[in-house]
Amino acid sequence: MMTGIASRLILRLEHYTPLGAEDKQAMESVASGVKRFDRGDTLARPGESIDRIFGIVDGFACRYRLLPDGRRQIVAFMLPGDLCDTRSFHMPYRDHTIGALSTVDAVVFTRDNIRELESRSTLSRALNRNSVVHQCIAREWLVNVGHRTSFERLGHLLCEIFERLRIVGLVRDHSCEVPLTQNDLADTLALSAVHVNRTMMELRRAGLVTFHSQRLILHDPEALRRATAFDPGYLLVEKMRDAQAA
Amino acid sequence: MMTGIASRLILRLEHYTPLGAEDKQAMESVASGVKRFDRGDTLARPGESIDRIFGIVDGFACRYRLLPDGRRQIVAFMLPGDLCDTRSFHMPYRDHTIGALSTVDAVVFTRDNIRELESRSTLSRALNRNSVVHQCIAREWLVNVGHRTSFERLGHLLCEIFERLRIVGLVRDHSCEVPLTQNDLADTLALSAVHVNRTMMELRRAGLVTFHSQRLILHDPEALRRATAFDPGYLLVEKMRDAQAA
DNA sequence: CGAGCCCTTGAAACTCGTCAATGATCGTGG
DNA sequence: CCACGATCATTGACGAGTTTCAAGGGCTCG
Repeated sequence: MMTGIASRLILRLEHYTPLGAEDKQAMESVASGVKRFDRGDTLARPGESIDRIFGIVDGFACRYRLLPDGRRQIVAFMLPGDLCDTRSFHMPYRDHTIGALSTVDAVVFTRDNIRELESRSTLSRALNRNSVVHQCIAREWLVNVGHRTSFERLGHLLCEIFERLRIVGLVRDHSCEVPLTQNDLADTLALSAVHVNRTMMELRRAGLVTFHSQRLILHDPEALRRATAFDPGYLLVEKMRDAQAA
Repeated sequence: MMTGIASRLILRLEHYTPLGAEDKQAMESVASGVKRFDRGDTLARPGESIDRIFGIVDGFACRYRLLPDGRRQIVAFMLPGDLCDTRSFHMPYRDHTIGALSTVDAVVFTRDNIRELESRSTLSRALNRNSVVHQCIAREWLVNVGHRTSFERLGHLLCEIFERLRIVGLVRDHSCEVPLTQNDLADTLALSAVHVNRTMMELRRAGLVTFHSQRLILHDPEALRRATAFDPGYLLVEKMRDAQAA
């Protein structure tokens, strides 16, 4: 059942629209090879032209921008099952870096690969919705960094990660593997690593979160959601099924 | 020359790819009616299904999210010449509000309108690039809010507004009309209105910016760019022309 | 002329960043 | 097998940047 290389990507796309057997077949046949990267490796550099995009099979990657003073802002996570926005091909050059935050297994799609997939109307719809979800997440992150307290900010992000992993079957017993350092979280949330640490302990003391040796446990997901104003709606997991539309 | 309703939208799209006379004709014929909104009016509400998108002919609008405590985060500006991301049609429902920040004249495009325009390959490319630019801007905003000082943050945003207005011919003599209050800027930059005020005075005292009664003047745009680390690259104004690609 | 919105300014409180130092864990090579 | 260095988590003290509260002034519009 979960055998093919692209199975996790397929699992994800199926949350957006039901896929037929031929669609899945097309995904598998296009996703022929998996590339492995180590933590710290760069998958794509700014300035490069964009001739391929990635599907994350396993591990955590991210998009980030480096500032002149050396600090970095992570602008998006790429989690298992995530597929890059296919519209990236319309960028004349890349404006950010894609880096591996852990060991990462990624499938590479060329422009032609995607064209082929998009020729199937169902897959095309799924890919478009995938792009839209990434956009919604980006908006949510701006709200998060801009207007929430550090407590809400961190909790909210952990909820999001948890939910995104849950969708692709990587959560068991309120727990999942999250290979992020507190430094990574700091660069994401625009906080200092020290403050992420303190905030993490607040979450722990509140009995909401345990995060130790890459294992994230949400002891009471519902309570954490309430405490951090997390509404999973923006991940568009459920709503999609009802929606008609082209 | 600048007579048609859609001329400003066309001007903008031409920065992404050269348009033929027929393309422009198609834009004009589709953009038949202009709707006027007053400051404070809502153009679109969260929760609504998305059956139309807007092109801004005149005035400032924005996308924003309201938080439970009543604060708002503006997540995008819609300036004269701006066209909504056409991919919005793939969202099952809207996750944010679109509001008018000044008197706004907007053209409404239906799903069919856009399909018609996208049937022309050149226009389709221009619209895709338009979407990509909005994405780049969103990333830049996250960096701005996350990792820059208030001085850089405000200056950077003013640079962006200035540049975006320049592209559509609304800048003369280092000056343009910007109908934003300091409150609007605060909600955009995730600062308090008080601090925007103080920061604005810093910019003024530095001889870089004058902003009074909706008139923005950049006395030395180049110096302001240097001071605020503004690199207009992400607006993709120049690079687009060279790029081939589908 | 008053109401309302916007800009401005000051003072006090607080969140968060920086600096610095200590442990804990882990992989590696001697 | 242990020592070492590297990376990561943790903690305390202090200071800088920002928010909040409060109040006053200018402007426009009815």
